[in-house]
Amino acid sequence: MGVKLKDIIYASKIKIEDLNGRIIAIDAPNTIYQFLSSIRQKDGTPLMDRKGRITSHLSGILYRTSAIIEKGIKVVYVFDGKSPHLKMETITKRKSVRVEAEKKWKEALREGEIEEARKYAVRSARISPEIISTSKKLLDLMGVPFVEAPAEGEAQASHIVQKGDAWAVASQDYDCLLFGAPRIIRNLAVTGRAHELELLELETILKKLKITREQLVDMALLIGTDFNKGIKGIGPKSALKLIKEKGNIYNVLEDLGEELDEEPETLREIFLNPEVTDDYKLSWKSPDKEGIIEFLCHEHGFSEERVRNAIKKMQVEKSIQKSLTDWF
DNA sequence: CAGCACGA
DNA sequence: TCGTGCTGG
Repeated sequence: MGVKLKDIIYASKIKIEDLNGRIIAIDAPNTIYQFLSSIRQKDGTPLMDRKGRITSHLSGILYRTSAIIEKGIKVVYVFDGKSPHLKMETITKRKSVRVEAEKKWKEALREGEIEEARKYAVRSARISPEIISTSKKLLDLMGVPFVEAPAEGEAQASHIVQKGDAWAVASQDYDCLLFGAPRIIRNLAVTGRAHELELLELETILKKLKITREQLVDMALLIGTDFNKGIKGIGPKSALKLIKEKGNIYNVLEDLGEELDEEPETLREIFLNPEVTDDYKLSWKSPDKEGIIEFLCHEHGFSEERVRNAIKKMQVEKSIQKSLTDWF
């Protein structure tokens, strides 16, 4: 879920065309999770192949990525490595929420309550190792690079943008701001039916709030993150007020007579000095057309016509260049 | 979520 | 040509 900063964060609306020619680092777990939650039937059943293996993520990755590429945008997917120990509590909690949701989903299905069923199905979505490995396999076949983070994917994606190897991170979460990503794109989609694309710029946000990145991290720790609980009753607005008044989290905690469940300095380090790597290279290849057909259509039962159309979109850049060359 | 067919 | 609603796997 990430830190709840929505209420105080300034975002500007952009168009997908504004990203033409740019490189976007996609927060892979975040995006795959959304595909798994939303690409479902009305009763919440995910897309599955003949053998009952989930394919929602493959559908999402193929169609969205090809549509993005068609817009002249280059993408790199960034996956998680090991989770920091302090995240264990969050992970355990999420698991129990999923298990509970799955029970209620099955229950609603038995009762024939379709809408209720879907609601719980969405909450039961889980990224299994198979989902990760099949996602990576598809990206390889598509010629789209991916980076495996040593730890948090969001930290690595933010690092890639900070280095200038990508223009922005695409994620729904605000955590990348804490990790120092200069730009975040929210709602990255091509046929934006529900939400418009949002651009979050770290510098602009800090200027507007009149705080430093360190203070933003301190605010997040008061509100609560994936790595700590935060102080009960403190949301984004009071966190901002308190940090601006007192300057840093130590003064705020002293003033309130409260403590965090971990040393603030340990928690700060997770965001301000995260474990990342420079050991990656980004190269885009042309899609392995027959490989994709074999994998998606023969192995997982996708429609060959639809898949071929998607592959065509990925080759559009070349065909435009080619036709221009032919013309001149 | 995105593709696609269909109707305004 | 665009919006809407069903289907995909």
